Amino acid sequence: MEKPKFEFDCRTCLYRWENFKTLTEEQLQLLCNHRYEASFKPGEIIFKKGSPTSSVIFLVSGMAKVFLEGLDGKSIIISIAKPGMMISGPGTYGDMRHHFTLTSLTDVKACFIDMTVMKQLVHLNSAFAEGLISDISNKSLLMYYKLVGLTQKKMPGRLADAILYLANQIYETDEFDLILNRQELGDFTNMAKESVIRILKDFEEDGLIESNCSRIKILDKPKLQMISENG
Amino acid sequence: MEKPKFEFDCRTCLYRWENFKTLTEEQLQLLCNHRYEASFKPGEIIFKKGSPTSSVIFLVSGMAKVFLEGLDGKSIIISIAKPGMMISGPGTYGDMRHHFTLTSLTDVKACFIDMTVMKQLVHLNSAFAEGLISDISNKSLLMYYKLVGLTQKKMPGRLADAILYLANQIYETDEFDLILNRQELGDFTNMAKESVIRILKDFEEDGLIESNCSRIKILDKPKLQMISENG
DNA sequence: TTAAAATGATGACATTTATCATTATTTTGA
DNA sequence: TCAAAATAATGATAAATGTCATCATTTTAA
Repeated sequence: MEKPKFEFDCRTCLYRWENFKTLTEEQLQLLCNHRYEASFKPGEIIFKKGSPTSSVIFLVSGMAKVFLEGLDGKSIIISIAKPGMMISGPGTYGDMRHHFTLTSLTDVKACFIDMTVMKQLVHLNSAFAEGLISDISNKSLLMYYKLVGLTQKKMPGRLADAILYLANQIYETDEFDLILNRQELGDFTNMAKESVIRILKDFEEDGLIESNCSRIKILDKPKLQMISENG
Repeated sequence: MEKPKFEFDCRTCLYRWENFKTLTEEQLQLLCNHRYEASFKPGEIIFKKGSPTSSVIFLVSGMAKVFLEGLDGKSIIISIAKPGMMISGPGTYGDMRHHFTLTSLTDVKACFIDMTVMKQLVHLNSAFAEGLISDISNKSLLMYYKLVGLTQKKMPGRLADAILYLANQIYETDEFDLILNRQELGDFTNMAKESVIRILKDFEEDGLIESNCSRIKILDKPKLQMISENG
C-alpha cells in the first residue's frame, strides 16, 4: 500500500486556492514541509496590524474578518475571509509588516505558509508568480470598488451592497445567520451602528428582507440590487 | 565609435522605475524593442476605464491624473502620475480591461510597453517578478490608507492630506503652482468644490497656507500635519 | 435558572457636508 | 485687446448622517 504524500488537511486546504494547482508535486511537497497550523476561538486575533509578517495565511475552516484599524479606534472591515482565499497583506512584499488585522469570527483553523517558501516558489515557477500577481491584482481591484462604494453611495446603497456581498460571496445562499453584529456591519459599510439598525428596519418594512437579530433572509433581491446600483 | 544600444529617451525614461534595474542588457533590449511613445495635450485621455489593456505605461514627461469614474459622473482621483512610476491597473493581470482612467494634466509624453513583454520578463527574471509584485503591493497599500483617510477623516484633514501629498510626493517643494483646479481637488479629497474653496480659505485665514488661485505656499507645515493626523 | 453583560432598538438632537443660486475673477481665443 | 468661457468665491438652505441617552432584548456564564 502506497503512503499518501500529504496529509488530508494540506491537500484540501491548499488546493482550494487555484494558484497552488500550478505547482509540481515536488514544489507542493516543499510547501507542505513549511506549513504550520493553529486554531483560534471566536474573536481571537490571528494577526495584528503592525506586527511582522513572515507568512501568508489560508483558513482551513471557519471565518474571519479582515479589517483596517483607522482613527479613534474605528475599524473598516475590508472583507470576510473564508477557506480557499490567500490572506496576505500588501506588507508581505513591502515592509514586512501587517497593515490590517485578522480576527476570527467563528472557530478557525488556519494554515501558515512561510514567506520565504512563497518567494522561492515565485523563483521556481513563473506560472505561480503570475497567479500570485493576479491574486494581488484582483484584491486591489476590489479595493477600488470598495472605495467608490463607500465614498459615493448613500447608506441604503452601502448596506444593500453588504447584504448582497454576504449572500453571494460568503454564504452563497439568500438566507443566512449573520456572524457580524450591527457594529461590525457598520464597520463594513462605514456607518454608525444605529444607522445600520434603522436602514435594516426600512428594508424590512419595504419587504426587501426578513430579519430578526442574526438571521437575515433576502425576499426581493432585484430591488436590493437596484438600491445597490443607484447608491 | 560604438553605436549606443538604446536611444536617450528609453534609458532615462525606463530607468526611473527601480525595477527595470533588475534586467540584463538583453532583457532591456527586448523591452526597448517593444515600446511605443505617444504625446498628449493637457486634458486628453491617455486610457479610459473599460477599454482593453495591452500595455503598461510610463510617463516620459508631464503629469497625469489617475481616477476612478464613479456614480453619477463623479470621479475619485487616486493619484497623480509623474515620470518614473509604472501605471498599470489591476486589470492588467486580470480581465485585461482598464478599471480607471488616465488623463493628462500637462503636456505628456508617454511610453507604452507591451504586456506580453512584461509577462515574458516575469518568466525570464524572477527578481523582476518580485519587484513587480512589490510595486503592485505598495500601490495596494496606498489604497488602504486612502480608504481610511477618505472615510474617517473630516474635510480639513482630507484637504490637509492632499496638500501635503502634493508638496511632498509630487512637487517636492512647499510652494507650487497647482495643476488641479478646485473641482479636481474635490475629486481627490471626496468633497464638493465649494467645500474645498471654503476650507482652503480657512487654512489661509489660520496662516497655514498662502493661496491665490493656482499658487499654493505652505506656511505652517507642522500644523498642517497635525490637522491631517487628527482628522 | 438567573443575574450580568452584550447587543439591538428608538427618538431627539447636533454636526457635517452637499446643493443651489449668484456674483467675482481669471483664463482663453478670436 | 476684449468678449466669452471657465473657474473661483460666497451665502443661504437642505440633506445625510452621527451622537447621545434610554430602554428592550438576547446571549453568556456562574
